Amino acid sequence: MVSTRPGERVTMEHVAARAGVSRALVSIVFRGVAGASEATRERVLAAARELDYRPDTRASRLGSSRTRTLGVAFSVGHAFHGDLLESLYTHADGAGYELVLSGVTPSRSEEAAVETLLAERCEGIVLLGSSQGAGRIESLAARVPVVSVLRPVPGGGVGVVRTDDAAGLRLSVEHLRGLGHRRIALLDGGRTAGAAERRRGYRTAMRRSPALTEMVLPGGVSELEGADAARSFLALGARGRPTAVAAFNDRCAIGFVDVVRQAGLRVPRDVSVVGFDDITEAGYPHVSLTTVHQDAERLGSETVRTLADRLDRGPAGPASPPPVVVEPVVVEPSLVVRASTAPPASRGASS
Amino acid sequence: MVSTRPGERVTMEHVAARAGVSRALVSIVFRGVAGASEATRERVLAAARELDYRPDTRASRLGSSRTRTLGVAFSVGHAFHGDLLESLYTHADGAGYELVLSGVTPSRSEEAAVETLLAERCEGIVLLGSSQGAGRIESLAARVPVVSVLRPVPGGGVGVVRTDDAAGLRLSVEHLRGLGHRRIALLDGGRTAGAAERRRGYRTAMRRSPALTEMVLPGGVSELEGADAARSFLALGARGRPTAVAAFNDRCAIGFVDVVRQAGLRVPRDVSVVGFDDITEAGYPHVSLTTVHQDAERLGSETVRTLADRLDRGPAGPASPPPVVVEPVVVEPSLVVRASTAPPASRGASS
DNA sequence: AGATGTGACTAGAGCGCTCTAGTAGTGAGA
DNA sequence: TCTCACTACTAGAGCGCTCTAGTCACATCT
Repeated sequence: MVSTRPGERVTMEHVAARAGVSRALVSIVFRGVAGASEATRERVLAAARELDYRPDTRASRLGSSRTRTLGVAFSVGHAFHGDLLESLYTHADGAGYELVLSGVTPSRSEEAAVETLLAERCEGIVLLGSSQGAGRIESLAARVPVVSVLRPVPGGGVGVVRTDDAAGLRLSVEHLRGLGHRRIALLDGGRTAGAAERRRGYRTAMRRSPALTEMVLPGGVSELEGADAARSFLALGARGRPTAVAAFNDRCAIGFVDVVRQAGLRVPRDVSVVGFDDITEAGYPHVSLTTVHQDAERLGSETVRTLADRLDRGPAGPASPPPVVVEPVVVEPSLVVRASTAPPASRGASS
Repeated sequence: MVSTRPGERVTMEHVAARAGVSRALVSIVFRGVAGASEATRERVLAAARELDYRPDTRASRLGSSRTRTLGVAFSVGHAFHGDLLESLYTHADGAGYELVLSGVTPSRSEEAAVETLLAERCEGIVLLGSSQGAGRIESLAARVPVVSVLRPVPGGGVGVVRTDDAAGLRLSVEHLRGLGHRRIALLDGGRTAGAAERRRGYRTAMRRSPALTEMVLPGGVSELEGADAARSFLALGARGRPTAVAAFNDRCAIGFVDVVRQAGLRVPRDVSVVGFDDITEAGYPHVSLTTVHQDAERLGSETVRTLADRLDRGPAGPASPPPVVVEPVVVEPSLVVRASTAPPASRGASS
């Protein structure tokens, strides 16, 4: 007889005893596989409910050959990573996987985060906006399937799911050109993931039309760098300034707009600004930033699909798997037009 | 003989064989406990390194009577939760615990998040800014030690670690009164965790001095609500407006400032604004928001201390533990004075 | 010499599940 | 009546660790 004194942990054994069946049957019921009659199934679930039993995930993962978990290394407090996680949770669930999160903070490196995911024996690993060197990511990918989200890794050994950054900036530039702008500056993102691609997209779009004048303002990832860039923009003087700015991301754009407005200029009358990402804030009425929308939902679903395809296919057994080359998945961005862009004011005209 | 063909998972057994010792000894070395000579310890670690072995956390937690894990339910993408997580990671590590994260998203409820933490058999649970009813939190706390961070839960059954919200708003009001303001409005937080306390602090501080005029602007948690509040503020007309605003939080304050500036008013000349939280953005030069600093570092350390004290004390055995009543831990906030506050302009004077 | 420690190490029984192989029991087909 | 297939269920051997209860060799004290 199995006792169930309060305070003692309740296991499958207890549920089995209470329902009058074997442990194995309880396992069958909780895994939701065939092999139990409807009546028994309900009797087991009732017993479990009465005992407030829930299966121990540590034990079930240990017992089974598959852990069916995907590890995610993400930056805590990063708004867009939050959007991605939401999507990852949904689609992992749909594909029958669980997510194990590992946070990256200023004092907890991405390497450390990945280390705990490996120790949990996650079957696949998702890196959100990784800042590790390509070499490190590749050697990780040699051990376990990896998808790098937002951050391209060349070579094909690493799964990549990202937005078409270059296309995004082309959208920005074309929108501004369509409004009549000629002097369009890039508010650059420096060395951040995706920044090089966006720079390339900007250049390509600008060179398509000989009437356009290129100009790059050093920027960065946050409002802070956007604000700094605004100060150099202002220092150019009214005649030297571009009439429009295509920013590396929304936060940077928002910082830029803030400072420019504080200096007495008006957006979009005096300068048009386009962001990138479409973070929640960009849609607030008082911000109303025209921006390039990154599809977090889609990025998440493609990430899970890539990993699940690979994991569910191969037996993943001792037979050395063929050197898999994964095609990068590129998600098309779209332009969301709001109130931060307008045709350029004719020089000298006011109001 | 234990083979180590590539592709096969490497276990303690393999490391033991390679180092020429027993499994138990490898376990001793990896747990860092006494019982192995220095020479053997190094031999084992070398063998592990060569095999790229890392202990399986699922198995070690299963094998040991303690899991030494703390579960954290947090909102993904929430900046201040990010700061708290950073601190929690650091202090949990220091106390010998590991963190298991479970994200709350619009489509993944806090209840679901907690459910997975229980299934992982976390020894203690941390809720960041919980939005569950007090009843649910209490019944959870009856099962496992719980600390609710930022969100007070009366009764003493649930551990609470929070900022002294009332004191924070008193700091705001006193700072503004000291600058000479008399008409000080509260930019309210509605039903959010902590909002009621802050409202109370505001009222207390205002009533201390008969010269002060109370005024409450309905607000909320984000820039959006701050912006809305700014519009009702502007609608009051120049003579009816308060000269200063104490906001429920920084994001709300930032939205307020944005709209007020776009309407042509100047901050702090026309209206002083104080925030709450001291999020990173508040410190950016172009924002430079005077605010009440919440000590994320301290909130995190107290949370871990509360839980670790309780877990490391009791044998947690079948002997029913005494009904523990936990004193709430209240962390004092501090005022950070920046450039969004100044003495009120004398009516009618323009600078 | 014998008793007594002590440090280094091992055997082996769990931990709470999963999952393969196998045992009833039932009804249908020959 | 005897297969045969099929459903409902169980026994029991893992999964990769932890941890108690040892064993063994060697030094220390009387």
